[in-house]
Amino acid sequence: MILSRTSQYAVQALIFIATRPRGEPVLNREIASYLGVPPAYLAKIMQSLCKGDLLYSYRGRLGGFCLRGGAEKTVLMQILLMTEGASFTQDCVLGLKVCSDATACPMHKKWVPIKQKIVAILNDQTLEKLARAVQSGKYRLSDLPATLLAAG
Amino acid sequence: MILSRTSQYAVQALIFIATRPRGEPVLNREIASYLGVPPAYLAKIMQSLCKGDLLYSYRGRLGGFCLRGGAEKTVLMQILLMTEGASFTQDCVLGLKVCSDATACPMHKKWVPIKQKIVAILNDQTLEKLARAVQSGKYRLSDLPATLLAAG
DNA sequence: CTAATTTCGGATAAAATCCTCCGAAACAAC
DNA sequence: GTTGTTTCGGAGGATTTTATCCGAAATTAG
Repeated sequence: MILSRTSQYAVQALIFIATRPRGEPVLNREIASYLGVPPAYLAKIMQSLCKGDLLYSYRGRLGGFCLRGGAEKTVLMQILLMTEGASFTQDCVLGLKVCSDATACPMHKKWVPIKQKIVAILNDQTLEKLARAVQSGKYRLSDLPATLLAAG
Repeated sequence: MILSRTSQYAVQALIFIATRPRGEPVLNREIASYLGVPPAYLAKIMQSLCKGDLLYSYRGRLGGFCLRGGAEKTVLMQILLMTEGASFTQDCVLGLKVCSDATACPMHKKWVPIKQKIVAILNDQTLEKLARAVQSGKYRLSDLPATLLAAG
């Protein structure tokens, strides 16, 4: 629920890159294989993240993708606004085109605090933070068992 | 976000029926026109709600749809489990196939309380409650301006 | 320069979701 | 019975999302 596959891949990939030494380009192929996601599709998403100024890309040998300067401070919300569209977290739960405090659906009042919590958390989680959590070994980015990851 | 169109239509339709006098069948056509949703598509959704034992259906003249006995006490969660699937509210935010306290994605810990809030609210909102909110005039189910609704 | 590697960009395919159409069955009124 | 209305069920179309493919451009190494 909540996030499209595209968004999930984007966030996963960015966190993964953030776990790697800064300035060393990471191959799309490597990211895709680590995360267990379709490489050709991920490549498209990486492209859009470049256009969104979150990544640098380099072609040819020694090519790959790097976090843009300061991008470790990027917060999940920024990424999702890019991948989900600007109205993310602004849409009515029941699908009404207009649903504000003034003219609301019957769920509005109950839903607003939840939305706020979600936005708050998405604005609090930086790539840096999330990458550290993964590096600590307490949290995972991938579904693959460790044995396959080592081989991959 | 969060809810598919199908779910939104289903919830809207059920709330609408709950605002009408109990036992008087409501026409699919009437619901669709009130909500401003595609009638043929809504008809399919109504069918599945019948199979899900939330509605009775009657064919022919004087036909239409009625809430099944006790269905006013139906809570949003029940409806959404039907329309979104059983794993609704159980999926990992980042899309991992397995993400539990034991083996979690880096968002897991932050996300769990939100999930719980969502589940709590969805389990608290009955059709009866929501229908009353609409009947009070303080909340709306439809996007159409009142003038069109009167004419419709 | 040539060869190898990698992203870029556009076209296309596959799958899921959203939506429509139509004949048949059920039912009410006459 | 006949007619008109409504849901039912199956088939199919349209759109969006997800995913693949391929040639071209950029870059590095020899």
